[in-house]
Amino acid sequence: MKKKPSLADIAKALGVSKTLVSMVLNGKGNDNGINEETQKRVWAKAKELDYKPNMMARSLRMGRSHTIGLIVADISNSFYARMCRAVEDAASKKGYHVLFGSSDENASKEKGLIQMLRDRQVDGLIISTTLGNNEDIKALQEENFPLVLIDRFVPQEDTPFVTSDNYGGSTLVVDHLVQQGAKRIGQLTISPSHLTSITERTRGYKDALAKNGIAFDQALVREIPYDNIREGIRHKVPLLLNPPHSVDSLFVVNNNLAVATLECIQDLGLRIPEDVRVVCFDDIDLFKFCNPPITAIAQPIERMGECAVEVLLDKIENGGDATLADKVFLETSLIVRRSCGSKAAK
Amino acid sequence: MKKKPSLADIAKALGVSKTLVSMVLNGKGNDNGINEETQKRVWAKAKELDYKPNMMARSLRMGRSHTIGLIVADISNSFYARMCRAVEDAASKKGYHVLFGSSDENASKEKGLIQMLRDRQVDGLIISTTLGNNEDIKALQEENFPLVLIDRFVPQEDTPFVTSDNYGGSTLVVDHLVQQGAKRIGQLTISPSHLTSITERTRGYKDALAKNGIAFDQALVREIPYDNIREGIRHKVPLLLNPPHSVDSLFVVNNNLAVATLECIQDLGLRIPEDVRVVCFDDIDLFKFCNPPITAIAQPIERMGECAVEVLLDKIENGGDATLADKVFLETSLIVRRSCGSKAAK
DNA sequence: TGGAATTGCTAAATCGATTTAGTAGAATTG
DNA sequence: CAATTCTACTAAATCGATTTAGCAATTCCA
Repeated sequence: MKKKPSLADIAKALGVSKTLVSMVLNGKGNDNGINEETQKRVWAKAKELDYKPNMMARSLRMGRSHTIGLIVADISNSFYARMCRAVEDAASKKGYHVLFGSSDENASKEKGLIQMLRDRQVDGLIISTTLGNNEDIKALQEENFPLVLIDRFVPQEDTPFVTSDNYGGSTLVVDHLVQQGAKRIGQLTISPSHLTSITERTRGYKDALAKNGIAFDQALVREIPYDNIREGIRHKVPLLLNPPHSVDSLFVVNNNLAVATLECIQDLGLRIPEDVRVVCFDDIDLFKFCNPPITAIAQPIERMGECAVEVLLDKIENGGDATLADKVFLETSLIVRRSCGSKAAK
Repeated sequence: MKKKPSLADIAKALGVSKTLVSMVLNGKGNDNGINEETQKRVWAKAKELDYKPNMMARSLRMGRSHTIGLIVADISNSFYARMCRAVEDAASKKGYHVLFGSSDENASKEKGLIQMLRDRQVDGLIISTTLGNNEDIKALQEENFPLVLIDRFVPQEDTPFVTSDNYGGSTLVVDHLVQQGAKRIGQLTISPSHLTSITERTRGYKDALAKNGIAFDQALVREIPYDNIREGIRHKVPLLLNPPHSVDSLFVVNNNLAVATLECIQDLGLRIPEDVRVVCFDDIDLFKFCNPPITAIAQPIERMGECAVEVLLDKIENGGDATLADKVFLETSLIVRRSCGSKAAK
């Protein structure tokens, strides 16, 4: 593995200084009154040697890495995978790279990732945090380190964020279920449940129930642990479906939960929507081929990633003078299919 | 955003040299005969100032970044998303970070990513390449730059790779279809089709047909362009289903294609498996809830990511003395469900 | 013709670490 | 007691870029 050419190599080959070479290659040749002829020679030699600047050196000197860090809660979840892609697309359009990590909903892994990404001098961070009102987020905040939360925010802190309108989406769900004749609507939520993506969905559920004249019953809300979804569902779904609760509808707050719920309902030999209606917060391609197709809330993931990058870069590049709104809620939409009994659905 | 403490700050505060501080913090204090007492003072001060080494500086000096680059063909595809997670998991266990990018099956984007990741001094690359017998791969190879291809390899070059046994998986598919009574088996492949992940699936299909005494018919193989799957499927699936070809089974070579195919079959008002059997190469959670559940080949993605990391780190850390096998085929398995008509399936 | 301005370029400092080569002073040895 | 060895530590070079300060030679102007 031979050594890559450096500025010094070009300079030596041409008998000029590193300064000159650096200026020319950074397009500052004219500003600094470098002879056209010399500039051409520099470019030619750079091409000849296939010179590529060493980003480590550059970042070290400039104190900027043109890299942002992205910490998602679970990269193997299609929701976050799409988010990664959206963030990467948006960032690369602006000339930034993305260092990513997956916290797997684990607070200490997330802390570790924050630390590691900062060690690598990322210019800013986008995090779908699993931490609550955490000191680590607060610390970044106080240090004025560029940070944008995505998907979930920390209500206690004044931290920039970009998220779906989880509250609004949930009211759409409940309204639709009620329209389809639902009377007893259960909710399956996931822990860690202090996350706003979840609390807002629960809040929307409660408020919409009230609006529709249905009394909220805490017993109809069940929380499934993130790291043991299958078992949790297998245990708790029957509790909701059987007397005394006998729910006629299930509002499932995320896609992994939904997959397990479908499996469970199938195993119980029940039919959707005849025996129980099902809606999921999060749309997946395959929902439309399920038996029956599953009604879901679609989140504007691509827009979310894009928007988070915009807000973050605004902070990175303009510091205190950042102008973009940095608390963003994006609209969701209800995709009506047959799992709630709608006749109109395809 | 206040400046972070450097080695020099600790040294100055303690009235010792940077050298000493560096040695102590790298655990080489004893080797270099640094006084226990002094070592304690250094550690204490480092903690007090919350010192974190600057990785840029360290990498610049050491010529190693402890970061690997991962280029996947499409991060929004769950197959590659899981691969990302697997690679990140394995890498972080070994103390490496992952810089990732998505080439979106676009050769020039892939070249760009290779360039950019190298600019960032990654220690090695894992690529699910979209390039064929490409000069860029060859160049890396010749330079002896640590590189492992994943999912797809370049047969013309002697490049390390880790992939599923695509050939073997395809024979499982065809054998199963024939067992279920298939006589005319169509194949839906995807372009770019020169990739080994695809060519091997086609080769397996052909050989297995022959083994089962069925004549291969090129007209039953249709290639769908990656960037326009929906249209491609909508146009070509009817051609296979209608006379004169009238296939009774479809072997779909990847998950995105499968989703579109299901959609198309649904729109045509046909039933699976009565009107046409369907198998997909790649398993997705939701296949088991489809109507009917879809038979698929499951690939050992996690093992694949893990293995690629092992092989790559072996090369990075041991250079020419790397000992691990660096051409790896991993076994796949057929998950039998009802889309091929099996009675035994759940 | 002498001072100022312009043109074209360079030396050296800097970022923050690691690493090589070496030194002062105490302890040990012959 | 002089020579040697240890102990505990340091100065300076280095990685590869950017940036500041400034210099030499030419041209311009009065």
